[in-house]
Amino acid sequence: MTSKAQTVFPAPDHDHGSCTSSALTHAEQLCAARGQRLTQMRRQVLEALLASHKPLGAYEVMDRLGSKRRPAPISVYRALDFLRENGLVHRIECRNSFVACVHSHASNDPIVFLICEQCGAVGEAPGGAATDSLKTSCRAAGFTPKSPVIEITGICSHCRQH
Amino acid sequence: MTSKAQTVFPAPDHDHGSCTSSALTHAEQLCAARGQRLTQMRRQVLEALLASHKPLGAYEVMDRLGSKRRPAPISVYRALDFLRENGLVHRIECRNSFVACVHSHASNDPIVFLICEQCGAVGEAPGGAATDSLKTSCRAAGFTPKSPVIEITGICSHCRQH
DNA sequence: ACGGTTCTTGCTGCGGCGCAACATCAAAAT
DNA sequence: ATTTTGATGTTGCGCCGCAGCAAGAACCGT
Repeated sequence: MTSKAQTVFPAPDHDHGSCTSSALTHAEQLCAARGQRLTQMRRQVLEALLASHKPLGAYEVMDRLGSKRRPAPISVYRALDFLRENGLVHRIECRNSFVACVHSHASNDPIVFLICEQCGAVGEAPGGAATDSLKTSCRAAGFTPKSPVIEITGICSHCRQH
Repeated sequence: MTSKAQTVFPAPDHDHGSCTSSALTHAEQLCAARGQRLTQMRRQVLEALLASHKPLGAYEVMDRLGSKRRPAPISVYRALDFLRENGLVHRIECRNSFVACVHSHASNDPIVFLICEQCGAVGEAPGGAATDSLKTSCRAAGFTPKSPVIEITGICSHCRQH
C-alpha cells in the first residue's frame, strides 16, 4: 500500500536513486526551458541536497560537495539562491537550512513543510484549503500577501511508530 | 473608525503608552499566576520589544537596554527564551528576530504573522479557519503537529497607501 | 574569428546569530 | 542557617550570510 503519507514523507526504504535522477532531469529541463544554466556547482549543490532528503545547512552542503576542493561559503549560497529562485530548493527558516524540492508547485501557492523534531525529516504537504482562509485573513487585515511559508514542527509517521 | 486592520497592524498614531503598559501588566499577572519570576533583565527585554512594535534582532535588543552596562548576548537570549516559553514574545523565523506579543492565544493555536516587506512591521492575524485545513493535511500525512508557525510576507495596509 | 557583454565563480573579509560550559550570585525552601 | 533551585555573568566558539572586488567562462553580434 503506497499510502499518501509516503508521498509526503519518503519512506526510509524508497527508491532513492530513481527519485534523485528524476529530480535532476526535471531540473535540467526546467533550466533549459528558461535559458538558465545548471552549472556544475549548482548541480552538485542540488545533488547533495537530493542525496540527503533532510534539510542541510549551507556549511553542511559545502562539506558534501564531492569536488576536489571545498568551495567558499559564498559559492554555495549563490548556488542555493539560484536553485531557490527556480523553485528547485526550499529554505527551512526555522532551521536555517535547505531541502531539495521533489514536487512542482504552482508558483504562488503556499507550501506547507512538516518538520519532524525527532529525525529531522521534512515533508511537503499540500497547502490546499488553508490557502483560501489565509488569503481571507490577509484581506481582512488590509495585507497584500506575497508568498506564505508554513512550517509545522511535530513528529512524523515513521518516528511515531517507535 | 477603528477597523479590524488596526487591531492587526497598530496604526502609526495609536496610543503606544497604554498598549505597552497593559502588556506589561499582563506579563506580570501571568508570571505571578505561574510562579515565574519576571526579573529585571526579562522585563527590560520585554519593554524594549514593546517599545519597538517591530521585530528586533537579539543584538538590537541588547543595544536598547537602557541599563548601565550592555549585557552579554547570552543574557538576552535567555530572557528571550523565557519570554517565548510564556507566550509573551514570538520569534519571526524568516527574520531571525523577535516581537512582543500583544494578544493572548489559545496555547496550541497557529499564529499567523503578516510581515511587511517595506516597513518591517509585523501583525498577528487570527489563524481561524486555516487551523482545520492544516490539521487535516497533517493527519493525511500521518504527522502529529506541535505548533504551527505561519509567516506571510507582503505589504501592509499603511505602506500600500503610498 | 574577435572583441564586448553578460554571467558565473573565486577570494578576502566581516558582522550578526546562537549557544555550550563553567563560575557566581540571589532567591526559595526546609 | 543551610541546602536547593534558579538567574545572571564570563569566556569562548562555531555557524550563518553576505558585501566588494577580481578573475574566468559562456554567449552574441559583427
